[in-house]
Amino acid sequence: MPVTMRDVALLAGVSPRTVSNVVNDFALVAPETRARVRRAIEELGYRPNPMAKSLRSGRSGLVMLALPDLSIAYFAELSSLIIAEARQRSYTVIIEQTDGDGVRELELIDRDARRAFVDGLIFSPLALSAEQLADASAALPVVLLGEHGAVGGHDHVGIDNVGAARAAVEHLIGLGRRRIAAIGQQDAVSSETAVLRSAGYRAALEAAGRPVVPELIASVPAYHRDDGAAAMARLLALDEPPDAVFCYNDLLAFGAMRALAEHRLSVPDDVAVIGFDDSEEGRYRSPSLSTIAPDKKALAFAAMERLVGRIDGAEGPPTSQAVPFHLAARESTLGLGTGRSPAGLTTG
Amino acid sequence: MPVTMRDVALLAGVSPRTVSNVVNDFALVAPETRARVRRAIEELGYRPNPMAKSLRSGRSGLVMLALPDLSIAYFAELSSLIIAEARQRSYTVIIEQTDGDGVRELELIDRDARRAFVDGLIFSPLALSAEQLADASAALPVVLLGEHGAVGGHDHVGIDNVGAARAAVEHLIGLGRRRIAAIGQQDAVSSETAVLRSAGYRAALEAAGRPVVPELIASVPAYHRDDGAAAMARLLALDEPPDAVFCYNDLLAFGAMRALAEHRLSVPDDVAVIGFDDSEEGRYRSPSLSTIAPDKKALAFAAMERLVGRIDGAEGPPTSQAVPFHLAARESTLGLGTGRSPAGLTTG
DNA sequence: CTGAAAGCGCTTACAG
DNA sequence: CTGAAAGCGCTTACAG
Repeated sequence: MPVTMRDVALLAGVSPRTVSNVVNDFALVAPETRARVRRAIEELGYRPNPMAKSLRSGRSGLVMLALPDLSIAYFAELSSLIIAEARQRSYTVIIEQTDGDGVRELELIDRDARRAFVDGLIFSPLALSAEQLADASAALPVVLLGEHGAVGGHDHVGIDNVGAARAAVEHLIGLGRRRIAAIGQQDAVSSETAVLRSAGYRAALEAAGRPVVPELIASVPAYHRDDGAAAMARLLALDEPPDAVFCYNDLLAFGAMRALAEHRLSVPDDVAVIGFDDSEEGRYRSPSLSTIAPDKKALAFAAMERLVGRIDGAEGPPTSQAVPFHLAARESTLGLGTGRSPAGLTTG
Repeated sequence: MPVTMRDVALLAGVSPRTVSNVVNDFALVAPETRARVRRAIEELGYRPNPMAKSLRSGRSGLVMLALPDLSIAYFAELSSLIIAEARQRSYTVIIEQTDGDGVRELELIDRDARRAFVDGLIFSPLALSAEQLADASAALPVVLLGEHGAVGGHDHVGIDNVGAARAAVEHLIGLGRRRIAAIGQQDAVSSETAVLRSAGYRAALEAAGRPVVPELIASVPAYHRDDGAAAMARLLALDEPPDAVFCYNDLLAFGAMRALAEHRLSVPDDVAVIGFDDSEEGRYRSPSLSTIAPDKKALAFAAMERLVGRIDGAEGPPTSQAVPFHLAARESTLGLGTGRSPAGLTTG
């Protein structure tokens, strides 16, 4: 039998009301009464039952974070920051993985989230279209992460994807690269990420008066390392292979770099590579990976800030907030021995 | 006002008892009654309140996973598998990060876990000693992950650390390496990982009749990439630098490889490198990283199996289960162009 | 096969 | 400053 508030009340000779007041640091409790209650709590080893508290208060202090796959470094790093941020605010985080499966994503947003008694949901959709997201009303506060805007009445936090992609490609153009490929287009699935980053890629080329060459845009079924490697291999088999490649995420870039190494090609001498996400892995490769670095900490902060605001009853129309990003230019575009190494060692 | 079971009962003209029976697929409910209740549920859009259910049943369906840091690939990959495994069993996972902070670890095990109304805890301690773990009785089922055995009455799942470390070093010896260094010793903090892997390192050398050279054992404050890079730099500054290095995890190895690259040294020609964990990152580097590969899926399965068993009331003394591991020999020890590439491309 | 009733362990207007 | 009482929304012996 667990010790209940009633037991404490009995021992301390007060009502449960007073025990509750002491436990929650409420109101004015007479110092002497407080001390007596404290002693009773201590003596009995009383622990409040959080479920009863949640049932009564209607708050669980839990938020759900739904994302494609935790084994992808970008999501792992983001989750780490969101959990830390949640902790600051006395929230606890449940993580669910969707594997980028649309059916699962729908289930999550309009069934599981309710079921798991969470107070709110931070959701990074992959397969769902804006329309589907708009239809899925979750009946609880939702903050969308990623490429969609504030659709379906949900708040949104992300970065300027088109602008970031454009910056990446302009970096390659600025380095004098002539045939700039892109890896990350998605044909089979609807992918907002692919659409926006391709738009940025095209915008950069067009602004520079360069042609957009369809054969240089490599499609991938997903955004994993092996997809990047396979796509790079295809690009290298072209009559005129590229001398630079913009990968829509870091994993694709790692795969591409691996494929280049297997072809005995040098990065960046033969092919410059730039990624997107700034996962820590890229900073410690040789060559280190140039990439678009979203401010993940700002992302985590903004998402929790918005979500907690809504949980606490904030009114107003859905907002879409863009956090900053910057271009991290490293060896995979600039060349070896560029500046200080990420390891903090001076380069030989 | 949320729709309650009572509302459904009223509309369907039955008692809450019957609604509960229908919702939970219980007992024998007359087909006709069932249909009527179903219709009422549909019409009102009724959703059971999980908190009330949990309060009543004493089960939340939540398990907590406490680990040092989700942004470390090994923990992210393991978490991903544990979440998937939990989902199979209709459990949901809360993740807490300890940052390897002993105080936080203690808090978690004997306070937060209770507070978060979880049914059980999977805990990967970093700073706590066996004694501290033994003292911290969590009052809820706990499965320990990692290097400690089944201490403090908790079940345990892990791999044979000494054997695995020994296998790694024997691999290097078998390749004819003469001066084999180790990176991962910990002087400042008590680290069971360091103790066990150092023991395996020594055992392998002694079994081969080799001396254990203290200056070749590099200590690190933590197990991150930069620690590995700094330690490698120190080893390279020795009068007689090593021709091989066993790193106690993959991150240290990545840092070491980065430092070697900055010193214009070749892996494995100048220095062979082997890690521990088999994170996916290592398979796509060039050279790819040789490493000890614990069977993470088996780890996730065994941990959940044990935990759910205890939650369901399994009796018996605490168990300590070792899951298999294998040595993944790749380019960082064998040399480039070894066998099939991890990217599935034939090496040129 | 189904109902009336108690109770899981809290919180919180309502009194005083 | 504190008590008596109702109630959060379920589940579950106890009856019938």
